Amino acid sequence: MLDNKYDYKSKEKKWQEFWQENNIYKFNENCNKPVFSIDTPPPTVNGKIHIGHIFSYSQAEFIARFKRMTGHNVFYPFGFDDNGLPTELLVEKEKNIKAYSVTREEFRKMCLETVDKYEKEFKDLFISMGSSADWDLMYHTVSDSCQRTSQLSFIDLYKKNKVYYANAPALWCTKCHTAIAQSELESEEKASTFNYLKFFIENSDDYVQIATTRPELLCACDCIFINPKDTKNKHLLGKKVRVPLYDFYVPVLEDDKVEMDKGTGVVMCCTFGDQTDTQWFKKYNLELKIAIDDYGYMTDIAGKYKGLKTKEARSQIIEDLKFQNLLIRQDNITHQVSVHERCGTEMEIKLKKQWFIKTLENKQIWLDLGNQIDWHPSFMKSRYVDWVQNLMMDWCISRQKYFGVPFPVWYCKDCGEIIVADESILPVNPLTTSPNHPCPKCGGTNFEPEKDILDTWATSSVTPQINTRWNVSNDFYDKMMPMSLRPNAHDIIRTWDFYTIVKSHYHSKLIPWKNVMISGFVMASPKEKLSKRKGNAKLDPETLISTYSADVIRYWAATGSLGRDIVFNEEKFKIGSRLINKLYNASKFVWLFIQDYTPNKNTKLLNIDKWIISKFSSMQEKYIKYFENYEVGLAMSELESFFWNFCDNYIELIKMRLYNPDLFGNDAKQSGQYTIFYVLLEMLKMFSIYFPHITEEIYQNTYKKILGTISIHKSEFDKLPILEDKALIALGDEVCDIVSRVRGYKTDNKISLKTKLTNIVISSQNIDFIKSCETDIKNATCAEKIEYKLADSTNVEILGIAQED
RNA sequence: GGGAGCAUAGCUCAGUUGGUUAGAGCACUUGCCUUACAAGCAAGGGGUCAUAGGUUCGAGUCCUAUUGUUCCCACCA
Repeated sequence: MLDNKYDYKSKEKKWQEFWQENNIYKFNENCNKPVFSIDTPPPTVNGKIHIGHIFSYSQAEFIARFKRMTGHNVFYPFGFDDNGLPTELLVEKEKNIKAYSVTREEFRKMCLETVDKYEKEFKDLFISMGSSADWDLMYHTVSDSCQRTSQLSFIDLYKKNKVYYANAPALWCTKCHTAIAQSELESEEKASTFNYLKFFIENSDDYVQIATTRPELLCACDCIFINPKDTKNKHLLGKKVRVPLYDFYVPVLEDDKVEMDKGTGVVMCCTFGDQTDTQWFKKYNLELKIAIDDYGYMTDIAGKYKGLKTKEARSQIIEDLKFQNLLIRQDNITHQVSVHERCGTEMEIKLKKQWFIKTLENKQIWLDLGNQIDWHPSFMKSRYVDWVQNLMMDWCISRQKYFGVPFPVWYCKDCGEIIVADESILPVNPLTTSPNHPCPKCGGTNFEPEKDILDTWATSSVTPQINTRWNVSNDFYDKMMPMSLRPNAHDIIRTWDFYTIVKSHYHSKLIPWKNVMISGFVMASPKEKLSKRKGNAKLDPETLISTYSADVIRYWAATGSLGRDIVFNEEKFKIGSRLINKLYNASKFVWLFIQDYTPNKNTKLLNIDKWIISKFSSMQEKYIKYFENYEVGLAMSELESFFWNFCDNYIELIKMRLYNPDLFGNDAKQSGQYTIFYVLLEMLKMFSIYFPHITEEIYQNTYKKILGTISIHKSEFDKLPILEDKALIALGDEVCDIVSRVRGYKTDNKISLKTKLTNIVISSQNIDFIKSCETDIKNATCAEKIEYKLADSTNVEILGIAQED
């Protein structure tokens, strides 16, 4: 029997342990049910799990449970992304050190300790949320097996000529001192000044005005450009101009990339101020002049400004320009600046040897592959399409960092040949291991190891390959690819989704998954993201779980529409708590009447019982349809409103029949018993997706002894015998309307609902059906006598009220 | 500058391919301890569906424009 009150604090933990011990969610490799596989996002180990993670992961978890309940063999692994820059930054902060201040090995040890600690916390948290992931399938990206897969992926691309090593302009973060990829940039609005400078024309007292926000790059100026259509400045072509302060001369060239209405219509080209500069650098074979070093300080060519930070140099240069009367005017502006997403530092461009994966040459393929995947919601595909269309650079995967997957690469010291490791020795760290053969080109045996590590996305982009055992068990890989579903939030479409599509195509010419499910963000207020920096992320999951229970948090995670951001609102937790409480009480009530009941499928049903079953079937159909479109929230609200109707109308109508079979007959009782038995059972299964704990508690103490299945989470949805019947639904709804009118009469007249009515008259078009429910109507309204009138519209007249005692 | 989402009751949101009088929950008002549940039940008030046109017998729903708002991308001369 069920306890009088549900104590979530003890019960949730109890059932979590029960599921683990009994392998309730374990993937069964030898099962002929259709497989549904989920490429779960491995959370980045860079801090605590916040409520936004819980929101997003819960939505995917609902899908896993739904698929199990609808006959699928669910493959639901979980992983952690614990290598690369984000983890390094966490460790540096937590240990209060800099990675370069200790040896690589020491640092690596600290990283491993830290990620171990965090991963344990992460896993416990997801378990305490009732996650149904199969923890036997857990992976973490810094493990040997993941490193092997990641290095194999690199080698496969190398052999297929999809990755190249080149001295090419790459985005550079001076704070993290590493190359980064385009996808790691963020825009930030910054205040700046537009400085109008005098560039004197050679052998002339005349000058040309050039506006720039970055005067500190004057020393790296190669030339100035005008637009070929610019008649006003045409006369400058072929001449040279003097760079202010530095007094060297640069040529005037023309290029149609110059926008005549921007600034003065004349632009200086430096190596490198922006992306356009890199294009001109290549196109006109300009000289490389490096003004800023790897750490963001001015170099030798900056002359007296050498050693200053770029911003300090800028303000001093502006002062000097003013002093020398070379500054015409300054306009204050705000503009969007690209910064590194991890640290907010303004991006620079550096020319260095780096490894790149080819993405630009296959834009059309990426778009075609995007079209082969179903995006939920569909409009989120446009984020992917926009990203692919706007790609400017190949994917730079070299990181000048310490903790991550090493490149399986050496360079021959004698001839410079690139040596890629044999697959047999993977995973390999080239810093500690040498190639197992001499240089194939010159036979040399002296090697320079590649010190850089791979971009963390280079590894996380092979999670489908990790999950489906690519090059470990190729049978399994062939069977499981493409995976069924990739769930993630919209911020990583351009990274995780895009890169994974690129890799799967290059490796196997496959899309990685058939569906992508995109969840929204949790906002602190309509305009404010939850963020640790702003201190509004104090709603930590552990506190919420102990205050409200995991089931209630899951309820909250199910509110809202797929893909849309939601504003954190504690009201939802209260509503969820009420719903769960009601579900428990309703189950207790139902089981007052079915504990000694043996289900009999041949029970003859009364009309009102048929009505609620039909209404149930109609709701179930919508619920399933919503789930098939990944609309977990809309599915729940269908179920939720049906459930309240079931409690407040149906149970109220029939409860007297159940209490008093001596008055209303055993058949009437059995019809009710049959109905509540099956409708509650199916509702519990449907609720179990959102509330795995309380539904298990109810199931274990009630249905289990009859049905036998070890856990409610091992059951599947069943259809009830009466499918949706719109006419029947309308008739039953009319009965509810009649009862509601009588209740309204009592409320208006301020009398108790249990006050007896001596006589009421019901007008309706459907007298026959209503008469067939007379017993239930009398019980719900406390009417002693009912008269009927055939009429076009429904109405109830109250003719007599019994005197109260 | 390009793209996407959103705009429905005080608040949070439903509203399927156009089809009677636009729904729910919260909040609010009133009443009720009813043999599951007062963490409950019942009833009620509250909306020119952002604005302006258009298509249609009929528009919250479709089309066009506008406004507001959020997000993504580009813009760093």
